[in-house]
Amino acid sequence: MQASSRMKNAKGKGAARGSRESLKPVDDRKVGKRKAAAPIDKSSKRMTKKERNAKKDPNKPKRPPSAFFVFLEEFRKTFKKENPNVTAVSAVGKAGGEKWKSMSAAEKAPYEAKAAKRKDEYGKLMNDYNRKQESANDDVDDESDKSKSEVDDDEATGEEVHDDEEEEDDEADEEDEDDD
DNA sequence: CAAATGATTGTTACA
DNA sequence: TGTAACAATCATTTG
Repeated sequence: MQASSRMKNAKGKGAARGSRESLKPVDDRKVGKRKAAAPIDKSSKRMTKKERNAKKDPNKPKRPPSAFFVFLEEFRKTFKKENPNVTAVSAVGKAGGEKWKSMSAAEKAPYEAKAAKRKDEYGKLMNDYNRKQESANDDVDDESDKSKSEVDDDEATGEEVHDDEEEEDDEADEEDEDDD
């Protein structure tokens, strides 16, 4: 029964997603195995994480967590706290997903707000990351006018200290329609 | 010993 | 437009 955990999940899940697949055909791709299901070409960088490992990009910013992930982070603690016996990532994932759908838009609002913020920072990181890539190009053939492309190193370079954003409970500008 | 997997949904980037 | 892949987490698993 060594393969009990993995194998059963792989199969069982396939059918579980059925509900969503109705809404969107995309869901048909079974999240369980989203790895190189149909590698168009090796040229495509989008491979599995390990494959990506070959190309270590320490500067490459990771994708910002979606609202669901933000909620999950908190949910994980709670879930584990009430279920100290359960520590499987899949357990929290399922439970979190279920609850997530159970939540109202208003409740997801704060999470989405945070996710939006993450996205904003992600954009900045990308700006910085792009610049690095340019620098990484040491064997440049012609960088003469290219240097002009460099933006003024104001604050976008890195340390941008804008701690004035104090949105915590202030995001309650959402129209409160009585949920049930 | 170390890397990978599994599961959730959302988001992102490319063809 | 659509699809494929990845984002965190961490016990369990495989090599």
